[in-house]
Amino acid sequence: MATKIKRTRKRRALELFDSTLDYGLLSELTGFAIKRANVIDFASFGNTLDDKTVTPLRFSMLNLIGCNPGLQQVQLADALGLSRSATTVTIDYWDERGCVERRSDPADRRSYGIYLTDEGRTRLDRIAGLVAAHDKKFTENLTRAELVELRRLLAKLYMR
Amino acid sequence: MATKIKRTRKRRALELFDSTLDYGLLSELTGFAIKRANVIDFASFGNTLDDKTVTPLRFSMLNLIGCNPGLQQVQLADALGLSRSATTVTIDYWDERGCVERRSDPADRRSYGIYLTDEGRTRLDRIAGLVAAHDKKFTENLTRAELVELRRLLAKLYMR
DNA sequence: TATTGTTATACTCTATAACTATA
DNA sequence: TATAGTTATAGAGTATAACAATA
Repeated sequence: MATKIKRTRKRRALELFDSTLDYGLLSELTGFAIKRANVIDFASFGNTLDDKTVTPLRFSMLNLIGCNPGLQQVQLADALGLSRSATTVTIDYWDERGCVERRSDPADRRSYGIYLTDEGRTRLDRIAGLVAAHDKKFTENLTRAELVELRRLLAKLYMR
Repeated sequence: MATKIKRTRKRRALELFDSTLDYGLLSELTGFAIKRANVIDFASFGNTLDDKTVTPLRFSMLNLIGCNPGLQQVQLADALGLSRSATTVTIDYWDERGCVERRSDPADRRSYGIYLTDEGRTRLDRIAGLVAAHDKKFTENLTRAELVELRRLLAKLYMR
């Protein structure tokens, strides 16, 4: 009997460009090649964690809070390139799960300092281990030297 | 007087990592570096076109239809890594604007062949020119050799 | 007046599931 | 039974605008 292959998101991502179609301009765009790498990375990110609601963005936020305790929400927004409202909902996500807390700042009562709770620290440490392993797997086809070169070239794209 | 700088999406994207914050694990992740490049690319994509509703995904779809007239929706879905439902709504977008048409396939009345209209061809040609220029600008900091190398390294990430 | 944060609202992207028509 | 396409629904990501509290 023919095996039924489930068309998961990851499978779809990997099959991109596997066909015999003409991609025209798309195949020449570096932006599209980067997007494609990003799609593959994010698709397998989900399989790394048991809780599918922990997305790359949410992880990034928790990680940043863990590394820089006490930042204001505007600072977190700037650091991740988010609007204030997007930042609010992302922090809400972790707040609702008891992983971060908003402490009022007595010196400026408009703002809060954002801190990890003990629960948040435990969660972050666990997730970070899985994410690091995921990224290692993602880049396993590249040698150490190639990886360094890739990072250098990507960095040149940001320079303005 | 101090100039008020509007915090556009593109500006936010470019400022990522400009701060003195500790990004911890994030700064070591190749996946994050790729995401960042992708964010910058997409943020400026919007500024390239006057019609902000023409997104990278929608452009990709129109381009693919233009290069491969008569494909079924399932084939377009596979080619872009989309679910059938996501494909439907993306084609709907162009259909509503008179740029593509669904022609019933007499040989298999469940499916359609998707084709560009004259209007779609005109639009595609115009947009493609802008997108090509956008990608050239995006990669302007890299030499020709560096660009080739970047594409080679990205391709290694997809290999499985 | 300007800034911090929240809420309301909206649009894009994307999926799964249920459904219709057809194979 | 399986496949092509649509529709309903939902969650994630993201923005702008309006608002309250505070500076």
